[in-house]
Amino acid sequence: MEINKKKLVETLIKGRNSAKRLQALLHQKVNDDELASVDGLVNEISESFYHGLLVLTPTSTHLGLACNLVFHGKPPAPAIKERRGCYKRRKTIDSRIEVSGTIGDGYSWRKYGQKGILNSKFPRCYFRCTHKHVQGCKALKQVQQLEDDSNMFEIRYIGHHTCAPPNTSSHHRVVLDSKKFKNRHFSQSNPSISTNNQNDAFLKQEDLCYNVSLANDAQLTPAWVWNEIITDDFDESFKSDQTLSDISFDDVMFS
DNA sequence: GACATTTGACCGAC
DNA sequence: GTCGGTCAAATGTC
Repeated sequence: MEINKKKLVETLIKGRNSAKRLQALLHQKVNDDELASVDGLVNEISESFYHGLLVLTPTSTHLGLACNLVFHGKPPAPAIKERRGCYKRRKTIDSRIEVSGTIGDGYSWRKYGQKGILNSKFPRCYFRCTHKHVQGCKALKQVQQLEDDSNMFEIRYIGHHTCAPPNTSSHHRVVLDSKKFKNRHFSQSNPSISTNNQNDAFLKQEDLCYNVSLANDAQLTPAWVWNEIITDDFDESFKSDQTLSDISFDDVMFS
C-alpha cells in the first residue's frame, strides 16, 4: 500500500508540473505551432492523473457494475451553430464510452432527443448538461441499452463539463434526481424500456450504488478522488494552486 | 409558471 | 436515399 501511495504521489506531482507548464504556455499568445505542444501537455496530464487514479481504483469496475472506459483522443470539432437548420453535426469530437449498469453519474442531464437505431432493439437517448445555457456547458451524453438483456447501458460522453463539477454529495443528488425521475417515462415509443419497472430498475441500482458506497467507503471513485485532491489537504501546495483548483475532474481526465 | 420530457421534423454525413 | 444527431413545439410534471 505504501508503494502504491508513493507511486500515486509521484504521478500526481508529475501531473501538477505538467499542468503548470501548460498554464505557462496558455499565458502566452497561443499560435498554431504551440497548439501541438498544448495538446501534448494535456495528454501528459491526463495520463498522469489516470495512472494515479488507477493506483487507487485498480479496476474501473465499481462494486460489480461493469464500467469500462475507452478514450478517444480525437481533435475537438469546430464550434457548432446552435440555430436550427444551420448547425454542424459533430463528426469527430472528444468522446469516451462507458458501459455501466447505472445511468447516473452525479451530473445533471436534460434529455433532448431519442432515436431508434438501425438493427438495435433499444432506442438511443440524447442528453445535454442541464447547465448548457446558464454556464455554457457543452457536455453531451448518449445512452443506449445493450442488447444482451443484461440491463447494462452503453453511455457515450461527448465533450467535457465546463460547469461546476458535482461535489462529494453527488451520490445524494443522483438519488434525489432519480426519485424525481421516477414519475416520468423513460420512453413512450419503446415499451421495452418505458415501463415503470425499468425505471425502478434504474432507481434500485442507483440506490444500491449509493447505499453500498456509504457502507464500504466506496467513495473511492475517480470523481471523488479528484474532488479530494482539489479540496482536501491531500497536497497543500497543490490545493493552493488556484488555477488548478478551477479545473474540474473531467477537464483533466477526459481532455 | 417554470422546467423537463416527448416526438416529429430537419439537417449533415455517408 | 438512408441514418444518426439536433432542434423546437407540444405536452407533462411539480
